[in-house]
This record gives sequence, structure tokens and C-alpha cells, in this order.
Amino acid sequence: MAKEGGTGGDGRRSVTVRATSLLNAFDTEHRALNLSQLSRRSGLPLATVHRLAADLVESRLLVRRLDGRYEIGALLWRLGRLAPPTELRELALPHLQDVVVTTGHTVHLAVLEGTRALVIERLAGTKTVPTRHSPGDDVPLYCTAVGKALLAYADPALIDRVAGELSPHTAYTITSPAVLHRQLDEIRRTGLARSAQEHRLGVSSLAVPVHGHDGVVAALGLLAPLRAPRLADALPHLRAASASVSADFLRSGLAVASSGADGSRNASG
Amino acid sequence: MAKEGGTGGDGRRSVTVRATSLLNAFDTEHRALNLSQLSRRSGLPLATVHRLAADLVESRLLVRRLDGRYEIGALLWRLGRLAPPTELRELALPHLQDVVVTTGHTVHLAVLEGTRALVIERLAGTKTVPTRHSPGDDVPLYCTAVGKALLAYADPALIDRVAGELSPHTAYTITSPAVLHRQLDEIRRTGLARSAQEHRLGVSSLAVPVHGHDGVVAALGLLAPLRAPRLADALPHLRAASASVSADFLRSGLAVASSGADGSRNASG
DNA sequence: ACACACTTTCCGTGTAGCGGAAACCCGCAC
DNA sequence: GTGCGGGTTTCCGCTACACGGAAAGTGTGT
Repeated sequence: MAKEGGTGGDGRRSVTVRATSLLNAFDTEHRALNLSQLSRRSGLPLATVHRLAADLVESRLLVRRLDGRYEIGALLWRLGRLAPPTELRELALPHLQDVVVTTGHTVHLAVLEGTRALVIERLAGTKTVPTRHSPGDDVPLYCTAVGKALLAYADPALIDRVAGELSPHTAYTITSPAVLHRQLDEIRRTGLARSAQEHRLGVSSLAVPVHGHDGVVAALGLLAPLRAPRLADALPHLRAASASVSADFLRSGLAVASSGADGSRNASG
Repeated sequence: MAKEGGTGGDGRRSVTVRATSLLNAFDTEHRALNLSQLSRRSGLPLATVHRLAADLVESRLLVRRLDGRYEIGALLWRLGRLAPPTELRELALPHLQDVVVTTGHTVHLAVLEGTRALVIERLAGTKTVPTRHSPGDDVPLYCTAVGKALLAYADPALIDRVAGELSPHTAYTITSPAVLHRQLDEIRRTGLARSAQEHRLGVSSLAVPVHGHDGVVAALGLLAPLRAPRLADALPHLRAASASVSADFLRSGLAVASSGADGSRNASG
């Protein structure tokens, strides 16, 4: 009978979770999916997907095109705009632009989301670097500057969890938990995070935390080609922008929304 | 068998639809809701909301704050970015900026969504007008310039439906279906839609359609104080922007409904 | 003509969603 | 202290609703 013993994985969950797994089948490379693709990518039986997707279309979370493919509906877009990242993004935007024009480097704004850093805005500078992270993408916490800036101020439990699985992206990626911890200490001391080719070859970056009422709510990062001349000169501008964003953030009375860990599941008792 | 008869719009439907009605309880003024508010605003029993919201949190569509209130989660934000409006918005953005700097007026980009026009981007000009529609808001189709521009090229059935319920917003709002139809004819002939105080007093606007492969995919509108001097001078810029957006749109290969095969093959894996 | 891939419908099974009611919690007033 | 009012969480029996295998329907390429 009970073939399901696994914790956490997928398998048999509530309708809502299943419906969400349908939504999760979409990503930047797959903005429109037909029924079979949806079934394959979500791992749900075809008949189930057929019914579920129809429900989602009725709810206007998805729309069905004339060619039969599904895509994310405008309702979802609109709802998504109500999420905390939107407010932060819009309030930070002018300051990000300042940084871009004064330094010429590409700037990232990211928040902690689960065990990754979610890039909520990216403004390309004139001194372009090949890497392409659009808003909506997420990057690892341990091998990017914004990631480390966020991680350094995160819940110690999260730090340990992340430090437990340091899979290398390049030859420069930190794979030793001890080294990572040492770096995080330094970040906390100096308020500055760095990464040099740890995530992508040829790219180095700086990042500083953005402070909220209690704790760090975001990180502001700067991307540059590996040996960009006087990248450090940009630091004051980055710090200034961070301070401005912090100030605006506090003024706006927004609350931290970072989800944190799941924790309580069906534990015994 | 007979379809269900409820006219109210909600009521007794599938789980998915109910869950969505929870999501719909959120709006710009209500970005964070506690359980009871959620229950009240969605019309669902409290116990049901309690369970459903927990599911949504587990799915990460919602997050629950430390103070017990729910808000839209980052996952939803990210999914929303995969919706068509995002692509259109980003591709149109530079052209919108052109219009703003050359004309100084506030510009709107809107798409058809149900029986309303969804504003997907708004750039404020130097010649500000009091009205405030942020991206994500929707406006009526029959009393705004962008709305009319979209309506004029929409499915006749939709036109009739909209013409059936012309509730006035100001003393200038068109309430006669015949007048509306006549205006729509003219819009189709001239490619230009206007509204003068029909939606908000003191505001007049122009709008032009943005064409896709077959049909209109968006509208580009310009807001100005009532008797803005030489507002018509801005029209060429607006048309030029519309043409540029159209061109970029077509180039990008975005589809509203592609009937033929589009190149992408899916290598299963 | 056949083969193949995708989509839609059907329908018997039983599970999972339902939601009223009661308990619980906390701050407040008296 | 006791009672009151708001919100939140848990309980639990009933059955409506979701489930999904299987089969029929549709369209394209060969």
C-alpha cells in the first residue's frame, strides 16, 4: 500500500501542489508548452494534466493559444507584480541607474530566495561582460558576489546547508566549507563580497548588502570583465547606492518577506 | 449536459479555481493579508482558506510572514515574468523612452485582457498629469484611448459585449453604443484613438495600435493635461514608436497564435 | 494506406478536499 | 480574576471531486 515514504520529493501531494508543478514546468526556455510537453516536464499523467491545465486556464493563470500550446497568463503576471521583489525593484531602480552611468559596469540587484540568490533586476553597463543573467534568474549563493553578500548575513542554518553542497562551476569555485566560512566572516567585517571567476570564467564581481530594519534584504552587485581596471574605484558608488536603497526601503515601510526554511512538516506529535 | 448556471463568476468550482480566488484576493492595496481577511475577501470558509493557503505556501506561491500574514511569493513573481507581457514590455521599453523624451508626455503600453485594457508599462513624462496608473492596473476599453485602440481591432463579439455596459466614469464618458461604434469605425480608418476626460477629468489622451502578424497586439498611448498645447505634434513620434515596436515584435518571433510550425524542435531528454 | 504523436473523452474507484463546529490563543476591559 | 471578541488552528464524518488508465478522435508525414 504505502509506496510513498520519501520526504519532500514530489509524488503524491495535494491538488494545489500538483497544479503548481504544472506552472513550474515553464521557464525562460519554455514559455509555451503543449499538453504532452507539460505532462512530460511535470511528471504528471496526461489525462491529469489535461484536466488540471483546463482548470488553470479557467482560472486565467494559464492561457491556451490557438495552436494549442499553453502559456503563462496575464493574471499571473499581474499577481506576480504584487510580490515583494517588485516594490524593492522599483524603488531601487533609479539608484541602480546611477551606478551604471557613473561606473559603466553592469549592476545586479538580488534577494535571498530559498538556497539561491534571485536576481530581480539587471542593468547592463557600457563595459559589457558576456554573462547574461536576466531578472528572474537565480544564481548560487556561494560562488557569486551577490550570493555571498546575502549568505553572509543569512540564517546560520542556511549557511551550513549551502556549505554542505559546494558544487564547482569553474576551476575557481570555492569547494571548501572552511574557506567559505572564512570569506563570509570577512564579508561581515568589511561589508564587501567578491567573486573572481568562481561562477563564470572571465567575470569578476563585487557586491554589498542592502540593509533593512533588521537584517539584510538584498544585495547590490557589480559585474565586470576579469581584470577591469580600477574596479575598486566603483565601490564608493556601489556603497552609496546601497545606502540610498536602504534609506528608501526603510522609508517605504516595506517588510522583509524572505521565506527562510520550511521546517515544520509532518513531524511526529 | 448543461453547463453550470451561476452568473456570479465564482461559487462552487474546482480546487484550482478556488485557490486562484485566494490569489485574486490580493491587489495593489492589499499586498499582505491575514487568514480572516483572505477568507472574507475570497468568500471562502475560514477552514477552507486555512488549508488552501497552507497548500499554496507549501507550493511557494504564497509566503507566510512572521506576523502570520500571507503575501505573494517570489515564485509567483518569477512565473509571472514568463508571461507574454514581459517580453513585449522589455522589447518596447526603449521605444517608449524615446517617446517620453521627445514629447515629454506620459506614455502607456497596454494589451487586451478580458474586457479591460491591461497597462503593462507606464513612463511618466515631464509634463505630468495627475492620473496614476501603474503597470499592472487595468482600465476600461470604452473610455480610454488605449482601450479604444485595442477595442477597435478586437473580436466583434467583445465589442458588443463592452458596448452593452457603458458605465460612465465622468460626464464625458460615452454611454451610447452607437456613438462608440462610430468612434471605433473612425479609429480603424485613421489608426488613431482619442479620449478627452472620458475616464478622468482633466486628462486627454491619444493612442495608436501596435500591429503583430495578424491583428493588433497592443496599444501605445499618450496622456496629457486636458488642453496640452500641440498634443497632436506628438502623434508622429507615437506612430513611429508603434512601428518600431511592431517591427521588433515581429522580428522577435513572438506569437499570439502561430498556426504553422515554428522551428523549435524539442529534443526529449 | 499505415504509422505516429498529440489531444480529448469516458467512467468506475476511492481518496482527499470539504467546512461546521469546537477548541485554542491572546489582548483588552471591567 | 472573569468575560468578551478577534483571530487561528484542529477535529472529523461525509461525499463530491479528483484521479488516471484506456480508448476514441484528430492531424501530419510517408
